[in-house]
Amino acid sequence: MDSDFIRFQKFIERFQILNSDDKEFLKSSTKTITLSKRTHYLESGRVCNYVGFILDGIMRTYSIDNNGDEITMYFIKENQFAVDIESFNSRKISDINIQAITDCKLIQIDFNDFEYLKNNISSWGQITLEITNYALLEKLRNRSSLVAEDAPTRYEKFIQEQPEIVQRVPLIYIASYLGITPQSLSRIRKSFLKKSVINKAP
Amino acid sequence: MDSDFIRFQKFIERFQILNSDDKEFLKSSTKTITLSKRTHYLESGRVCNYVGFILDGIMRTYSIDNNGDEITMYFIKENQFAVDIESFNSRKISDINIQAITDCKLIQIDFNDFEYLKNNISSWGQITLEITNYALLEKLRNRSSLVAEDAPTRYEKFIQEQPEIVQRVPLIYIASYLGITPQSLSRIRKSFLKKSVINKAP
DNA sequence: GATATTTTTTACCAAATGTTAAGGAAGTTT
DNA sequence: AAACTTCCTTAACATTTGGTAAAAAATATC
Repeated sequence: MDSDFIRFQKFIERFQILNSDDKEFLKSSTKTITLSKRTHYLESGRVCNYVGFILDGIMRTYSIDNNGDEITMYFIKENQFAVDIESFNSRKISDINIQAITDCKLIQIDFNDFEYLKNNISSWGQITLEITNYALLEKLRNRSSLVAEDAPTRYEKFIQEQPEIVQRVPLIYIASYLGITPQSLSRIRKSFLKKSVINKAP
Repeated sequence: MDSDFIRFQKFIERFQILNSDDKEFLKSSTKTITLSKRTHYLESGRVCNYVGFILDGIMRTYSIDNNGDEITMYFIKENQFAVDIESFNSRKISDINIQAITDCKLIQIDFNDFEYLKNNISSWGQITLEITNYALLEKLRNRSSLVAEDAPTRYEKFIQEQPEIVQRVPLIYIASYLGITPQSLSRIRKSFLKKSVINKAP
């Protein structure tokens, strides 16, 4: 659909204005795809060949630790990118997984088209660098503040910083992001509930 | 000293070649400074007005949590940058602190000179973006892998990923980075010692 | 609508980590 | 050299979190 591309274009233009030829060209290089809940967009062990711009839905990136447990690294949602930048740029196999948590709609550019864009849109390199930067800063900001707190504080901060995610994502993934078991998170939520009941009492 | 600048220049040229005018210009915009152990390079509540390139020494960035405790976000060492990018770019006050852990020597550019460089070296924007990107990816990679593990595993991974830091930084800062108390870290180190003794027995 | 599947909650016990307190080693300053 | 910081370790006890198991609740699938 045309409006899909327009949303993507608007995002891009926050960083740099493209001329109409560039826009046409960019448009012809993208396609819209859908992913249903719980399916994978990227699996570790493969090279990341696509950049996906999320139009609708929430995804997560996760890796597998030495015990075989999944570790959710971060959540991505509308107007963010689904890609393993390091694998995409270096052409090496990825060690992360990207999975749709809800049904998702993405705009996608594959690696070859992306190279073509680099060579044919003079500001493309600059645009993508700025976008990458922006995304990395966002992720780092969210992450660093979490490590050293205890679990209830991590959860509280997460609610403040990413309230939308809490509403839209199953708790098991949030627990995995916070580095605790779903059982622990359930316990923490229960104790929060009690507190808020006490606070709201007359 | 001249060799100070040359080390900085070599780092820069990994990203983009500068012509000799640009180099001269860059050189005239930098100065070398020293910081003694435990002094602050940036304090929260102030705008970050400098970019420092570390020639010698190790620094850390930390923030203060709601309990008033320090949380070490990451360590930076030789060939890395001491700067709060967000504050430097946006000119807003910073909420992080940057502190020398060992005695440090830095090459420094102030904000005005940096703007001047942007306007007078055509590739400067590109260079700084690439450097920022590189640094952010490194930090994010180190961080995400730590959150969900238990403390002994976090310490083990830290030793593998940043062995130099372990040698050169007091344990209290490492504990703060790993999100545990110095007492816990001491306990963990002790149990590691026992293990390695057992493993090395005939 | 009945049946799977996924997600959330509860409970009990074990293990890990924090808290508090204190002492000693190593390095700095006076 | 003495006094002062800073850093590291140890210990006892309290608290938090994990592991295991199971059931209830919510969703998805047929």
